[in-house]
Amino acid sequence: MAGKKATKVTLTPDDWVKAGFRALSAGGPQAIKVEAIAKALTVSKGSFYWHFKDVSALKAGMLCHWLQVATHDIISYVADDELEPKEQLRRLIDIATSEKSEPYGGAQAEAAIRDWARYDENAAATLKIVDATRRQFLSALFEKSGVSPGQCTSHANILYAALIGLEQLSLTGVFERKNDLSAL
Amino acid sequence: MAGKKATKVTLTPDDWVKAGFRALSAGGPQAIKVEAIAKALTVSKGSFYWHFKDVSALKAGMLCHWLQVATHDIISYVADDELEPKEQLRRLIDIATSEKSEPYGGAQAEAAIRDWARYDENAAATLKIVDATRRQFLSALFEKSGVSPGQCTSHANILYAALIGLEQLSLTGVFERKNDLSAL
DNA sequence: GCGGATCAATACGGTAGCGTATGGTTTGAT
DNA sequence: ATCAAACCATACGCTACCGTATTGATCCGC
Repeated sequence: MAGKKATKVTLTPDDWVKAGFRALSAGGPQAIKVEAIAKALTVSKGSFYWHFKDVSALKAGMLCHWLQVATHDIISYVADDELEPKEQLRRLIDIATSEKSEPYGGAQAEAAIRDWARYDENAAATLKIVDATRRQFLSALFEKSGVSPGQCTSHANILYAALIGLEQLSLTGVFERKNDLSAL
Repeated sequence: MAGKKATKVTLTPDDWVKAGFRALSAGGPQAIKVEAIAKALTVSKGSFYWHFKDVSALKAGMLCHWLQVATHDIISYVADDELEPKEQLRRLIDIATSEKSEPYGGAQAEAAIRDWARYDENAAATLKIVDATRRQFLSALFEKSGVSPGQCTSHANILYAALIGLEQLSLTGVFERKNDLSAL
């Protein structure tokens, strides 16, 4: 009868990181507030300051974690050498234009981090790495698809930009992200 | 010798709106703070509360103003009936991919408002109108360019998304926005 | 030059959020 | 059972920001 791990009794730093992402997605960077997140975890801030030195530490942890899931994890999922490059591209677009749910993922979190990066050096540095990695990956994929080397970067940039733009626009509920991107 | 209008002696609500946009561009939505803006204008907050009821009023004024410049003004500049539709498109892309400087304009402000809209109902409503207007305009331009009616919306969406994505990416200094968008 | 209206400075109370301090409760090893 | 470490609650001081209240300065009609 005992559930997998009924109502956890004690928290880990990772729990706080996840909760931090939920707050970030819902309320943006300025919603990363100790007391608010503590309340969401139904504990007090006393708990937080046991696991972290301060909010900066939590933010650093969040960025570190996101750096992983936003590059390595996603790419390793798509980069299946068994698949044709073109098929990999399609798969990537599918993922990017679908609501990749909790945690960390989702257009909400992505966009919020992009916000964050505009006013925070550390977030900016992390995002820069992520963007660069993903564009490189895209470019390589285009190259493997037979696009002439001189145009791979440009193609990758445009596609990536379009994906980001769609991500942004999808948040205001303007339209669904099922648009035909095969033109690229 | 007297300069055009040396060191203005008294402030107008519009001055506060402009200053608000500078703050918004530099520090994001959460940087719209009375005391900070007042300091930037080298006055005290006492001045602010003379011209505005509260910060909400300033924000409303900012959104109202932005609604104008972000739709009407820009479109009326591009929509020159003397020009070929394709030339209008090119002109629009030029504008969108160049640093349209102060005030209100600039990728900074645009992106900041996009942030803002994610956590504020009023900003979201304004942005929705702006996005819709611009996409309609784009779609119409495609139609006049000879694109088949069924594809105009899709084309407009993709181009608009790409422009927004480039806008976002240009902020992190990843690459310049001089990419060739003629593929669309 | 007087007096009201316009505009701004200063001082105040209130709230929210951070980080600390201190004490309480649970857990596990012996 | 006991003790120490791990974990959390509560209370506190501090700062930043909001909005108000009060007073001070400046301009203009007459």
